[in-house]
Amino acid sequence: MAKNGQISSSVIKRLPRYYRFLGELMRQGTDRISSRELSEMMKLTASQIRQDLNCFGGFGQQGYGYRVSELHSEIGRILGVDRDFKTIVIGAGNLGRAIATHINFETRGCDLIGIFDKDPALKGTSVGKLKIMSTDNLEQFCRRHKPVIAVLCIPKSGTQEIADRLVGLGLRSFWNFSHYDLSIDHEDIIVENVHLGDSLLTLTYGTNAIISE
Amino acid sequence: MAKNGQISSSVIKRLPRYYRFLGELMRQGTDRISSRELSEMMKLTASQIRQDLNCFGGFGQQGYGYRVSELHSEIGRILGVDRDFKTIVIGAGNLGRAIATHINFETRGCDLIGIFDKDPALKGTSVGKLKIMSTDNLEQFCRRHKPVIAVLCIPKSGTQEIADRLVGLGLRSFWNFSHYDLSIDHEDIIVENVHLGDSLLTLTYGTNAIISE
DNA sequence: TAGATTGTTAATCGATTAACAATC
DNA sequence: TAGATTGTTAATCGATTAACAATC
Repeated sequence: MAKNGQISSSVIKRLPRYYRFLGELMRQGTDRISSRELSEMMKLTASQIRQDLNCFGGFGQQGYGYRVSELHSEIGRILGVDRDFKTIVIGAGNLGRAIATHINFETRGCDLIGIFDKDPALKGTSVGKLKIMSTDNLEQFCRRHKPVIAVLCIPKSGTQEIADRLVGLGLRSFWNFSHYDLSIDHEDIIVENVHLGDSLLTLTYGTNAIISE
Repeated sequence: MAKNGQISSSVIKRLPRYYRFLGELMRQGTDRISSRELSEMMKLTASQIRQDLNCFGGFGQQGYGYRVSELHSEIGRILGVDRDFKTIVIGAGNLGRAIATHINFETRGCDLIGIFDKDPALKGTSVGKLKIMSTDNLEQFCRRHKPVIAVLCIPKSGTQEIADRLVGLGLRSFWNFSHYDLSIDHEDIIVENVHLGDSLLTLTYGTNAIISE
């Protein structure tokens, strides 16, 4: 099947969550699961699960359900967890260091190979197994190691500039934590903006509502 | 106007972004803006902007547009940026410390009053102006200071338990960074899950697509 | 075979966009 | 007044849910 007629981003954003739940089921030793059972665990409709999965192919078996391990590895493959994309972090402040550590220990799909900061004072400081490098060395490093993903943990003001520079160096994907809406008008460049400030304001909005009542 | 007939979460999630852009316009000294101009800046439709804003009241003026500073402060008020909700961070690992620092310096709407970790070795270590406390002291601390928002930066396994404990202590809002889908079946409790791992997998999915081409 | 559950089409629902009358 | 732009209603689009025939 595998209809590649553009999967909607609503579907894609649900895939990692499927992947997590299926991983949990595997750890519990569950072999098979029906869309109904999974829908109860995940608080979705069974219909939605079947629709979502069928965007990528018929992973289930009528009358039986889905094989947990098979579905888990299929979704993993779709998400690229086995790809180990070479990744660099730009900005070694609190957040940059935390995210770098996080990528090293907790994620799949990425291989962290470098962390950079423009502050010369940080140069040589360790973050896990890596030593912080100066952003002056980006050109040299990227030509040599060809990273694909850049994680931006830098202030708003420098973001667009460094992103453009990185595009020039062959970087293709940006995980952007800066307080800036990065959008790159190149083809074949993708950006995932994470706005922690926005997320927190969403929470204070809701808090406002329940507290004022 | 102020129709409180439940604003959709699609609208609410756009508010912080409006707030950011309006703040930027203020800094640039712009007095008025039309929905069309703003739509070009933000890459939205003018129609959507007018619809969104009208959920909360008529902030504009026909034939003129919107007064930037007025709209900025109205949205800020709606989001609760002036509320200074007392906030605690649970978990003082890399991420917990980074988020704690972030809340202190970069956000409004929250006042960070405590950071906790269950590891006794961390007790007394400083994070900004705060000293890390033991989670054993949560009860005492919360009865005394009555925090409203809890930021969870702890492993998956302990999350539900500590969240339930915090609900018992009067906490009402949870900003959850743990690798766990927190959902609390109480009324008047709100949860904002931030799944960094999911966000990164969304990026590797896209990276997969552009790299394989 | 009968029962279960998928894959898939059709119906519904909600969100976005377009259109335009109201009005500054 | 004429021009501009909002507030708001109507039309469109996309995503979710329901239904059911296919099939294991």
